Amino acid sequence: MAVRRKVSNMLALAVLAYLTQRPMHPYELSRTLRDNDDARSIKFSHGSLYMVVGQLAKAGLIAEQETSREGQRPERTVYAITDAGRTEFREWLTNLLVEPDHEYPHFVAALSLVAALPPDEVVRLLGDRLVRLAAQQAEVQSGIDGALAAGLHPLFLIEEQYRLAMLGAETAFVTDFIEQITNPETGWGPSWAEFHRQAAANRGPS
Amino acid sequence: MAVRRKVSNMLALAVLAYLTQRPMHPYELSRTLRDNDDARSIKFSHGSLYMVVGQLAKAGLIAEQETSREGQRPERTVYAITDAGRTEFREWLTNLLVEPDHEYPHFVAALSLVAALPPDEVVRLLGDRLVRLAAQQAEVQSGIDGALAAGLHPLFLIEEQYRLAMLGAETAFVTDFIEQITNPETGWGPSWAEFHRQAAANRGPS
DNA sequence: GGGGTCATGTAATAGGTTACATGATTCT
DNA sequence: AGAATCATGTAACCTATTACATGACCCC
Repeated sequence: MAVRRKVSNMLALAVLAYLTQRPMHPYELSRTLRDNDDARSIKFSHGSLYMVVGQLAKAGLIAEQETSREGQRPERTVYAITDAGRTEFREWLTNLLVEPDHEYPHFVAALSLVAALPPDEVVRLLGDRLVRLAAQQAEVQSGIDGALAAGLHPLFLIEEQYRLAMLGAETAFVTDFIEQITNPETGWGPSWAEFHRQAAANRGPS
Repeated sequence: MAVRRKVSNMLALAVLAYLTQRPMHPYELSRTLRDNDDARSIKFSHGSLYMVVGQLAKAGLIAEQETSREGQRPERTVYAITDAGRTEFREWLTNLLVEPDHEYPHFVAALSLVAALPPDEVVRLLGDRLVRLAAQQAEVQSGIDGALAAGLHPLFLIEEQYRLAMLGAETAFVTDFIEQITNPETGWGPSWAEFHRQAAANRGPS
């Protein structure tokens, strides 16, 4: 069921979305993306945009419409979405909304190897993380508040709400994890520390 | 503060972790990774492992220790972690635990463009997502239960607990979002649908 | 003794990021 | 008039995924 798309970069999805509204040239896309702060949700750089536009054109999802020249500026190539592109866009977006896909956040990787550090240090580090999580939440929240105050419809901030929800959940998880380690009755701290000493000993004394 | 690492692929972190225990050759690493089900947390394929090992070696974080031959099998190159590697490993893992980094999940990208679909369809799709989220939660939970029953210490399942927490939070978020759209008093449905018709009209009738 | 899968890699290709280039405006 | 920034892209370089190779063991 996990369809293999000709162009899989999320930036391509955004490009299709904007070209659905009207034809644009790459720089205009770049500008629009920046203005809408899309970089918060979709990783992109100036360079990757041209790459993606090239890929989309090759795949027939967008087509070169005209090259115009304005003043002494370099030529600009305007692209329009094709019917195939429209179809691909709807199907792709639909699919992303329906299917939760397995991803690989850095924190998950770190957690899977966390036993390599001694428990007291981990507790300290996680405490530090809690502080930063709180800071991020505050920042996202204030971004939301600002945009709402400026009159933006909350629908266009839904991805920030999602972020906020995830930050909250992670905060709860980390708090919980710390408790698991440090609980005086049932905490993993002691056995973990023991296991850790063993491993260090196996590697030979430093 | 976001340090630029010589090798940034998470797979390299896992390699360093395992080589901290003892020297191994690439295939053995590959096998160990598979046995520990690390692929659930760290994306990797046979090919990328060799690449990463090459990068680590070039960066001086691991070093070729010997090449041995056993029976008629091809030669195997055994790698050992270096002091620089040990330092890098601790520092890197530490940093990952402390700093929540801004990532780009696919669902966030989809949410940021969701206004391009009509609200009733979005409600349908999100309902579908809820079903799949529940299925994934059940699957993760049963994996955890199985491993615990087999005697694994819960510390080594912490990343699965995290996943579970995130799936739960996403479920809550999606449920909430559906409610935001469909609430008969305050729902965004009508205004969204209206806005959507406008946009479609602007593109000209199909 | 022939067909899978294990073991062990290398090479070709595609995908993405960074650096480079260059004329046009705009600001001081 | 020189400095900064906008506008517009190309090219070089890394990274990562896929495909290709090939001998050994294991099962029927």
